[in-house]
Amino acid sequence: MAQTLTNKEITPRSKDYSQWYNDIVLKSGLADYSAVRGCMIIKPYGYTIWEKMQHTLDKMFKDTGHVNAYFPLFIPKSFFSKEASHVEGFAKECAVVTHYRLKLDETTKEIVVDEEAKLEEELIVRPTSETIIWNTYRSWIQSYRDLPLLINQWANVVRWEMRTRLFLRTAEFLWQEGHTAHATAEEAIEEAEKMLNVYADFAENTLAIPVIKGIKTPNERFAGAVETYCIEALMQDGKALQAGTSHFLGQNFAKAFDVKFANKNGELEYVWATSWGVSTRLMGALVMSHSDDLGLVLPPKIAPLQVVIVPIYKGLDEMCEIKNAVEPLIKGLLKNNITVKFDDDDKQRPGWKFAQYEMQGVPVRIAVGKRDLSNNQIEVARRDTHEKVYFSLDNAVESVVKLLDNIQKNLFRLAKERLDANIHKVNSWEEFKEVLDNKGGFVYAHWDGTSETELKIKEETKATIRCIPLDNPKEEGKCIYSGKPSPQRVLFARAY
RNA sequence: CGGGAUGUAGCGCAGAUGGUAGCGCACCAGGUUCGGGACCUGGGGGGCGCUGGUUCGAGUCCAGUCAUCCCGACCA
Repeated sequence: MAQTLTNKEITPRSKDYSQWYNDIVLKSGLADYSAVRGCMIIKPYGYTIWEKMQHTLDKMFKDTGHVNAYFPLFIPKSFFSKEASHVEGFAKECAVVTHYRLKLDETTKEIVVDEEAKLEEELIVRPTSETIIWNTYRSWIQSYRDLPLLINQWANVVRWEMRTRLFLRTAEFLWQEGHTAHATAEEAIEEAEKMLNVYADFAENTLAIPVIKGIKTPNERFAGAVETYCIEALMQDGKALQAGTSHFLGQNFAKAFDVKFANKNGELEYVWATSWGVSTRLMGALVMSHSDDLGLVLPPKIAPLQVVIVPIYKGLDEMCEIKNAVEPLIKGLLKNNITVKFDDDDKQRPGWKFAQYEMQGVPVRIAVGKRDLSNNQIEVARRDTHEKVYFSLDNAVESVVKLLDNIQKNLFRLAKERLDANIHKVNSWEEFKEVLDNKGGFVYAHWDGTSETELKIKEETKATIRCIPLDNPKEEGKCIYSGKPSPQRVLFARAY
């Protein structure tokens, strides 16, 4: 896709982080603002990355026994309100359909809502699908033989947020939501934890984003869940980002929608549930984790284009000569399932192309000119470190394959080091505030376990408890805020 | 919903004291170029978010309105 980028300067991260983020998203061609408030247009380049995420995740879901299905966009208001804490959690951000027809106003000649076409019952545009899915599951589940029911849905959802940000919080976003039903609590919990691990695996090994696995405090729990598991990532500005969640829903939705099954003894029991999801927010996490002041930086495993070859030539003859020389390299890379492009566009000059591909985050750029041919070499520039090296043409395929693997690992390593370096253990309230203001990142501190304390800390510092890490060691201590006894430290941070 | 800012060409912007729109990039044509965002020459394109005022005359002044962005409040 030919896409011309203009005004390519990116605001430096150090100057204005928000602006830097917006610049990367807009100028690398990932997304754009739309005419609709809080919604965004995902452009072809960005969508390709999302598709790669989808394909990888979808395979992981299928490998763990799940299948895909699709449920309606509209949810009757009555369904929505059946689970009390669920409706309470989402009520403030719902788009509601009230009418089904427009008409021409004869006096003003304007199209207006036809008041006569008012719906008997309003429809909620799904902010999440638990209710409509559990209403359906009632008729799908009768016996323990119908369980477990392991279904995933790829869909869009709408949450009418007050303030939006490209990818991180948009009014409409794309996601997948898994909804499973189980015969026992243990099995459901196991499922929730399994899917959390799938997410963590995906984030770390495909997106090269290190995450912390943990559980949410009751305060931060999903509306309607008994336990919320999450993966938390750290962005380059020191703010945390929730990258995925997996919920153990207990029997809350089964009870609300009367979903029972007959166990082996013929007794009726309520079903146990989970739900889990990741969204296009991961796109934002990807941008914020790796990119630099030259533009997007993509891990090879998710990059739509992994290798680009830019010929440097005078005249058609030279171009053909170069093309012939790199032909084996291209074929070899394709054989290794690496996406490669030979950019023979003679309307742009090499320097322009270099800048363009850097902006788009292409992991490896190869330049080949007459000088290289006479040395039987290629010039290879890696996007992550900006280093340039020369590879012999003879074993260029292996070298590039190895380099791509190297870049993937390096991006993860850098992000992991940044994460590890930004988990600050603190023992006093003063230190807590000082670290938040000057260093950012996660603050690992004692908390007395009460919602009151959690909320007060949030009020005073804007920091929330991101999670209680899954493998958190028990450690006696005193809450940094209240001074009351605390059995363990938890992770605080300011978050997106 | 508060605070700040901005709406002028596809994009980014300039247009003091009001006089009938301009610059850079992009685009089109031709030529020279091609190892880090090329250069020269010649072109095409907008009536200034919207609605009313004031005025002989309004991107420019006044009033209203809409939209967007940033910072808050809100938010798996």
